[in-house]
Amino acid sequence: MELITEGEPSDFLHVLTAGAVDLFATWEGRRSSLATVLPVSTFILAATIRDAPYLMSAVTLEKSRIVLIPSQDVRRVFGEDGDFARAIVAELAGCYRALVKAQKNLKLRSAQERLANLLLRLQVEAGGAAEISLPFEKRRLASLLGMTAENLSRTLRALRRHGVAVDGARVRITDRAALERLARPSPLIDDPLT
Amino acid sequence: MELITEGEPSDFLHVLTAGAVDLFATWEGRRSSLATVLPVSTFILAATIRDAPYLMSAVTLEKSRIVLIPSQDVRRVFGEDGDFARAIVAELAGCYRALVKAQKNLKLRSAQERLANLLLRLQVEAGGAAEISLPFEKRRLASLLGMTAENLSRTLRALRRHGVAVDGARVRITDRAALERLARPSPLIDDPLT
DNA sequence: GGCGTCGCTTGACAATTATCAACCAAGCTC
DNA sequence: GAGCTTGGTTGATAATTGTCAAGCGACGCC
Repeated sequence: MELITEGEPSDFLHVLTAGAVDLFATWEGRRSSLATVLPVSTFILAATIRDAPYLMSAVTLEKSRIVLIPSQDVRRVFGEDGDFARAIVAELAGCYRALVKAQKNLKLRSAQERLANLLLRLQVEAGGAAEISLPFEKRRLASLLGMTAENLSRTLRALRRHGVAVDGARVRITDRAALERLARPSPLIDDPLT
Repeated sequence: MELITEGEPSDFLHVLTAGAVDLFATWEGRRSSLATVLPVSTFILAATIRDAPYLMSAVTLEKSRIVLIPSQDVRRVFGEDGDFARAIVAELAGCYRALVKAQKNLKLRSAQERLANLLLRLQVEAGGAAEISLPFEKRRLASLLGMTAENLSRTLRALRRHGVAVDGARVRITDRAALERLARPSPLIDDPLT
């Protein structure tokens, strides 16, 4: 379900309380996913604050519950309530840092390295289980990683030489050390998916 | 001159009042410029707010004047002064939006398209003059655009077929319509350089 | 069951981009 | 002026990534 479309004025701050949302952007017929929003989290906070048009579009990925707060109210309460202001600015700074990491990931690493690092992170998130399952549709995953679905498919197979066994959406990390040798994860780039 | 290095704790908010600063990141021997800071502007604001390590390094590009404000003070005054808080959050939201645009630029466009759009923007910034000069070293420009210096050099020549004449750092846009046909600029992606 | 649709994979191929080495021109230093 | 250094360009080549088309298997629907 389409929630917002890039270019529209930002009338409401959105808060996701249940479900999942894909943030994406388009240009000249191309489309790229920029982030996945999971509860509880706001989105398009920056547009709300600056009273500027949305830069991204948003669709729900599943049945979701979303709270809409009029942007004017957000800006008004920001001036009245110091704790609210602090919460807003902390959230925004966190989003900013996540984006810087994404930018570094994209500009400094190859597609294979990005994928390898994602798998390592997924494993951490899964509590270290050897077998994990990809959290979303591969097409979307590819877009988030900045590659095509075909390239993801091939790259996933190529990681077999680096301690990864793939079967559909199920992935087994058979040799974490080998994968880390390829991925070279860094806390200054790799982010919790949140 | 090296101002900050990624990974270090963020003790000071930096404010550039004169000169120019390059923000870049490194990983495994690779290096990529993420932004150029021009006066008057803050940098590493998000790290200051979250009291988290720097994600980027910063070097001066020329003789510069930089004001350092202890991060604790920034966080304290944020709670005491509503106008200050509003200014901070507006600045941060602006940086965030600039970064989203950069991300879209990188993920949705080819190197040639990114370069073409940059030239168009430079011309606007130069008040529409037919002849403009590239604002920084080509090597850094290439890095900002997410490509190698060699690729920039070749792509610049390739733009001759699209209304661009190049002579070293001087660029003449001879056919803006043709260049726009290739570049397809969009206010939802292309940003003032600030 | 038969038949679409959909997501994913694979193959063949092309475009894009990077790498490496050589070279050039300008600006310095001695 | 000779020799360095530096930033930029060019050529040859390779690696990476994308495109297009076909095929496969699972699923839902009639």
